[in-house]
Amino acid sequence: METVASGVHARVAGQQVVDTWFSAKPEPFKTPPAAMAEALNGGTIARVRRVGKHIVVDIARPPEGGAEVAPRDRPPVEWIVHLGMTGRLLVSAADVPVPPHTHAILRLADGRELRFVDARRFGRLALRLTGESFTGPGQEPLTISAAEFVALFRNRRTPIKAALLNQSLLHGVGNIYADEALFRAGIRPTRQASRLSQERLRRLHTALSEVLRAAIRLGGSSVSDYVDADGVRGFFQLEHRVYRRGGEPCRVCGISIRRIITAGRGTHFCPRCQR
DNA sequence: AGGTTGACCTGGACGC
DNA sequence: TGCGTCCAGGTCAACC
Repeated sequence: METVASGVHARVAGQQVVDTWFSAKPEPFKTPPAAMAEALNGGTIARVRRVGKHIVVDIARPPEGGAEVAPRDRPPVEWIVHLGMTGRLLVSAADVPVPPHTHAILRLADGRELRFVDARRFGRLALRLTGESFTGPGQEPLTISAAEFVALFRNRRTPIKAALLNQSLLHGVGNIYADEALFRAGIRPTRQASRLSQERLRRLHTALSEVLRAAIRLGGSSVSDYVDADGVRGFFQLEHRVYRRGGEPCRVCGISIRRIITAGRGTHFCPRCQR
C-alpha cells in the first residue's frame, strides 16, 4: 500500500479530476457512485497517502457557484481506497485499453486516467466528507514504539499470528509480513501472544519494522498480481524466508518449511528456527 | 468482550 | 479440452 500510495502521489498530485466513471457492480462501493462522482468531479488531487492498509486521496474542491452567485466554499474530501486482495490503482494514458474488472475511473485534466481495477471485488471505495482526517482503526506498525507494541499484545490470549493480523490493534500488517516478521523474530506463529516474554515481543517489534521497511525499499511483494501505479511488480518476494515456501528448505537451517492454517490463513514457518 | 470460523468473489495452477 | 480441487497481499458478520 505504501508503494502504491507514494507511486500514485508522484504521478497525479496537483491534477484536476475532470470526469468520473463507476462500474455497475455494487460490492466495491461503500459510498454510492453518484455521491462519489458529485464530490470528486472538478476537484483537485492534493495528496495520495497511505493510512494502514488504506490509500487516502485528498481532494481539494473549488468553491461552488459562479459569477452571479456568491461562491460557497466546499470543504475538502477524502477518497478512501482499499485494495483488498487483488485491487490495483493504476495511472494510465486514456488510449491504454481499460482492463477487465475496472470499477472506477477518474479522468484527469492532462488526459491520463486513475483507474481502480479489482477482479475479486474484495476492495472498497468510500468517500469521507467529515472534517477530521482519516486515521484508521489501529496503530501504525511503522511508527509504534516498542513499549506500545508490547502493551498491545501482552494480554492477548490468541495466537501471535492472529494478533498481528488484527487490524484494530495494528493497522497495516498483512499475511506476508506477519509470517516474515515472525520468522525473523524466531517466534512460532501459533504461540499465544500473552505467553511471549517482553524481550521476545520487543524482538518481534524490531523484526516487523525491519521487514516492512525492506519491503517498501524493494517496491513491495508481487506474489501473483500486485503491481504499482505503473503496473510494475515489486521485488520483496525474492527476500521471503517462509511465505509460500511450504516444503522448501529453510534458508537458515535447511529443514523443510511447514505450511499450516492459523487464524484462517495460510501460515508458513520453520519448525526449527521458530519456537 | 474476546476469539474463531465461514462467506464474500474471481482466476490461476495443477492433477486426472 | 475440460472438469474438479486448492490456493490467494482481506475483511466482516455470526457464532462460541
